[in-house]
Amino acid sequence: MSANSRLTIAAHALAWIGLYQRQGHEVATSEQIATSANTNPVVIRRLLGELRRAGLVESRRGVGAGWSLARELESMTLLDVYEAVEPGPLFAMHRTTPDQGCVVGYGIQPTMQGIYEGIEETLRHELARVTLANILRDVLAAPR
Amino acid sequence: MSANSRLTIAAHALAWIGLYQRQGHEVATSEQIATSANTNPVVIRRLLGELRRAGLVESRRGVGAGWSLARELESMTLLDVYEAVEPGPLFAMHRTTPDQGCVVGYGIQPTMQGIYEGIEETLRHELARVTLANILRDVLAAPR
DNA sequence: GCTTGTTGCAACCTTCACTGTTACGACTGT
DNA sequence: ACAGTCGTAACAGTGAAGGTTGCAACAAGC
Repeated sequence: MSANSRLTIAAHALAWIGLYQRQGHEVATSEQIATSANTNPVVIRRLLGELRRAGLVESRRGVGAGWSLARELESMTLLDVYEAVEPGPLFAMHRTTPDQGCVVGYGIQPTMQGIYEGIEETLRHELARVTLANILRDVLAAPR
Repeated sequence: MSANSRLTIAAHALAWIGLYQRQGHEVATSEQIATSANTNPVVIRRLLGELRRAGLVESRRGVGAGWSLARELESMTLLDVYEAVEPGPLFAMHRTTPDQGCVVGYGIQPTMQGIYEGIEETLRHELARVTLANILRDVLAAPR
């Protein structure tokens, strides 16, 4: 499983914006977030763009522009973020259709499909249990 | 999440070998399995090689060579297969270390690490509930 | 209206994992 | 000795993701 870090970076960005706003600032720039996450501002803008489409953040343009939360961190779960940035299923089927003349080739896809759906449902349930406010709290509680 | 099909193909191969053995055959060849899965025999041999390292199958060489189950399908779970063919974690951290001078950059990795570990534990629990015998039964029960 | 700082987005490169393919040596039953 | 199959290396193709550059669009302040 080629693990990707999109969910991690998205959570990082949201926690950063949330903390920055708690400190009294209106908006955060992709430049600031990119510095904290040690990556490129464009990568952050691409990710935040997906979060904006999902209604989690808003952006302003022009001078003094930047990003702000569209909802409270308390009402945002990891599942919201996951759905915003991870489109595909966790496990894939065969890349080419298996031999439909073979009993196993014929029945394997519906069987695995059913199993995978159950597992993804459990995964979503787990993700929904964690709010971004939980994450920010734990981040701030990290021992120095 | 770039979904991959390794788990699906591995389950397919095991179900195929299991059924073939139930029909009275000693060993199955990578060629036969590859035909059913509509892929290349080398791909199957590579995957089964990983399953052999995990103690799930055995292979014989020479004339009349091929693959056989090392354990009953009833005692094999999807978790066994998952661990054999999927080495890495489900979610990754940042590719480069975040800014340790930033509160969020400092605390985000241990925080996410903890969350991900809990989620993976749940995933493993779900995978362990499904045996390969369950899968073969469902495959054979697929309506024509 | 001009300047300035920031987003929005396209284009392209690099990296990486996986799949697919070819080739060939190693092994073993007949 | 032969033939069939595994074991494995080597390499190309594919696709996703991250990184980078460049520039148009936009809006606040002067």
